[in-house]
Amino acid sequence: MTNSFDDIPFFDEEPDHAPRRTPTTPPVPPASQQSQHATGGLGIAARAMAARDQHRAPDYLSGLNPEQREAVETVDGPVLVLAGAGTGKTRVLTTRIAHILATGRAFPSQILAVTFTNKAAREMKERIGVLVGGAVEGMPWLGTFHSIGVKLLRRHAELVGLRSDFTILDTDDVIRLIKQLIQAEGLDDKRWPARQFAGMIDGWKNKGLTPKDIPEGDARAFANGKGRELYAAYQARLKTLNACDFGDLLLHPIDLFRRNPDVLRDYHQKFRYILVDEYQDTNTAQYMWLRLLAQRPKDVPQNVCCVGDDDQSIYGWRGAEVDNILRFEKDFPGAKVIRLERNYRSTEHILGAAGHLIAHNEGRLGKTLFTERREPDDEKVVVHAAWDSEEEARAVGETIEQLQRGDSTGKKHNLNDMAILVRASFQMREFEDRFVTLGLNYRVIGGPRFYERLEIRDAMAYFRLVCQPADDLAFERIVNTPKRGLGDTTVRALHDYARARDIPMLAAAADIIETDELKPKARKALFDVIQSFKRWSELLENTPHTELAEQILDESGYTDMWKNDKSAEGPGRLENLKELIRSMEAFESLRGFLEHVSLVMDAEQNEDMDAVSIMTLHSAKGLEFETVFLPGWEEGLFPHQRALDEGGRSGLEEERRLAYVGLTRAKRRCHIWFVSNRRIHGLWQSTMPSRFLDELPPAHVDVAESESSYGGYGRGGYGQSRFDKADPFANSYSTPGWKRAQANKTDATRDNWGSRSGHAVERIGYGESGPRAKTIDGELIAKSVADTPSKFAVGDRVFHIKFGNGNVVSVEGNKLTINFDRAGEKRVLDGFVERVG
DNA sequence: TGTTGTTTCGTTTTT
DNA sequence: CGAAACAACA
Repeated sequence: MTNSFDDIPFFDEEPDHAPRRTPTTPPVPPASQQSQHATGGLGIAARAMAARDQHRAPDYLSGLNPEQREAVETVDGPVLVLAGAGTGKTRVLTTRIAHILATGRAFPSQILAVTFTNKAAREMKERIGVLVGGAVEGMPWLGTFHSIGVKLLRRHAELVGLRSDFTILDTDDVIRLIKQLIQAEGLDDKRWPARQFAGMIDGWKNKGLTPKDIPEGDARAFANGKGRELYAAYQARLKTLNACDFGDLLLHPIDLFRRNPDVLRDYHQKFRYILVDEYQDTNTAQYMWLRLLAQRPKDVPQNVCCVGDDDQSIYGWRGAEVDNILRFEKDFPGAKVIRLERNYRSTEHILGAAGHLIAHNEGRLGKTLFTERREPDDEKVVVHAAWDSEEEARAVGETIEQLQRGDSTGKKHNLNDMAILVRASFQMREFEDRFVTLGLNYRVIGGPRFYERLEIRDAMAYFRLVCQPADDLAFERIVNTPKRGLGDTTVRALHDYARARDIPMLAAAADIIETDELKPKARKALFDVIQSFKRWSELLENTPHTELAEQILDESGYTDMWKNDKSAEGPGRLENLKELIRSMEAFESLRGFLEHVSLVMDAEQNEDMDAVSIMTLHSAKGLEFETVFLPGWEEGLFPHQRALDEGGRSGLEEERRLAYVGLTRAKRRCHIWFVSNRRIHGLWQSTMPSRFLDELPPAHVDVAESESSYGGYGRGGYGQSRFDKADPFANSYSTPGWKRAQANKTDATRDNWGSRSGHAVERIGYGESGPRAKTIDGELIAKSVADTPSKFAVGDRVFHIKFGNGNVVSVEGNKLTINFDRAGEKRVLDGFVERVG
């Protein structure tokens, strides 16, 4: 992907009419872009059209099922493809593009195809390449919302008040910038954290709101009512910096289209076909962007195809609007809706479990996945109980080792085929610990990413400043890295001077060293920095960029800084810097590389090792594994308490969709776990099995016999579910769990389940307000006595419902340390214990 | 300026 | 409880 902006011609890539159905001279991409693929040197469209010219049905259509084929061939008019998990969504999308090209309906550059992640875009390019034989250099408008936004803005920057070489800021830059603004405003940056405000701005931008549009309440909620002013000041600052944040990459194009109907009209003509992947994840801004492009005047066809699955919408918390997909038919009257329900991934049991679970959600478009694959050894979904998370990890580790050695049929399983999907990342640690002691290979997906590392960001700041001397944020980042004696006071002086004159800081520095403003030492140091940058920017045009990059890092003393670093990280960081330089080789210029990095903040994982994957449920979306482990299915963790508190009913439904996503990742085997005790924020808490367990269909689920220490103690009449019994499904509909579910239903109609006014769900153990009954789903479970004197004293003999009998060792408010006869010393809430004897 | 103590906070994450 | 971010200090 070479996205350097200076080589993008404006509307001159192809004639602005559709290609003729029987072209005499097929368009051929420039020689430099032709692939080395065996199929030879013809362009994609040419190859695709060649395929069409043969009189049988084209190869790419064979092997599609009827629904898929319909989704591929219905190219004219608006289409919504509801593609369930594992139904061949990507295949439809890519084949559809191949079909459009093959039938000569459009040139590659006349197709707008939008994805959410770079990974998805990459995969689509590859797969289209396979279909039409060769790399897809000819599809310039296949990419993420953001990368396409950048492309639009580079072309039309001046129409939204930017220069076309604008910088894209990452979250780190944004936070530092906001912090400066908050301080400049004379506000306390402890009371008003920049991070939080950055989050608010992000939220507003997701909704397409500019400073004048934000609700009064929001504006007042931050910085003593200065929220709106601060937001406006931030935007103004971005403008003077000639910079965009991620949100702007969506908002500016919207602004551009609204204010320049002629430009919009050009794009209407240009994009003959529009495709959108993961439509359920679009936020309001993306939706507005898309509508501007897709809703055409009557005389231009609306060939828009959105693909998504409302049941897999799990990003509501970051602004995604499921409504967008639910509303498609209204937005595009006459839209054809095609359902893909034939699943090629999972066993009947897994689909049955997932389908039954998700059926508990309301407001779905409604799909039922089915499979024709049925094998005698298909395993049901298995639910396991464990005493605590340590045992959970131990048991999962054992199961993995068993599979590795060979399952009941003697088949040996690869670790690569197994994944542990957790709700929250803190759960990962226990598994990592366990796997380390077992010597089991694992890989964590989704941790801190390559380009987010300190040394990479520093290096990038150097490169940015060389390419873009006005990049003040980059300047401030590295001016004193490595240490040059240019501390706060110097930087502050530079900053003030630059702001007063409205010039970049690097220029300000050049001015200021001519004066006696600074102490000689600082002046000398600054002089050296300026000289260096001057030198580097002169080399920019004629030196190979990897060479220049190395030179910059060496001459600035940055590599030496890490060589002299005595901490354990030093060598690793140097290695990362080398890796950074290596990855630059694939690009034509430093500029091109910077553009890539600002948008594509991911790096590939090493796939060659056989290892169990550990990741969150969110990052598992789109993946599949032979065997999936789903630990932590407990109330409060999954569904997460906070989702319930803040999202109410819809929050619960999103959690349920997350469970659905988890289940549908599994191809053959799915093991769910819950524990009865979990340490949360250092405190032991008794936990209840997740309500989602009660929502699984008995017919497709087995409950594992208590395999170890679980189950010794009774559950004391509350917190029960059918999973407490050896045979929980014996009479499913009279168990406490089911009754509780019934109770919920009546609750739900009564208080609308979690409106802000308060509902029956509260967190245990955070009682700051007075003593009151803490309940989950209306059942009494504990009393918090945070600010009443504890009724326990050191030495008391007490009984805990999970840990049994013990002696109180110490008392701190409502927290007790108890030495249990069996479980040893634990910290517990006093609501869970009672005095005995 | 590097070290040490103190405070705060605790879900999910892409661009 | 434990990590991370920050403030105070030598």
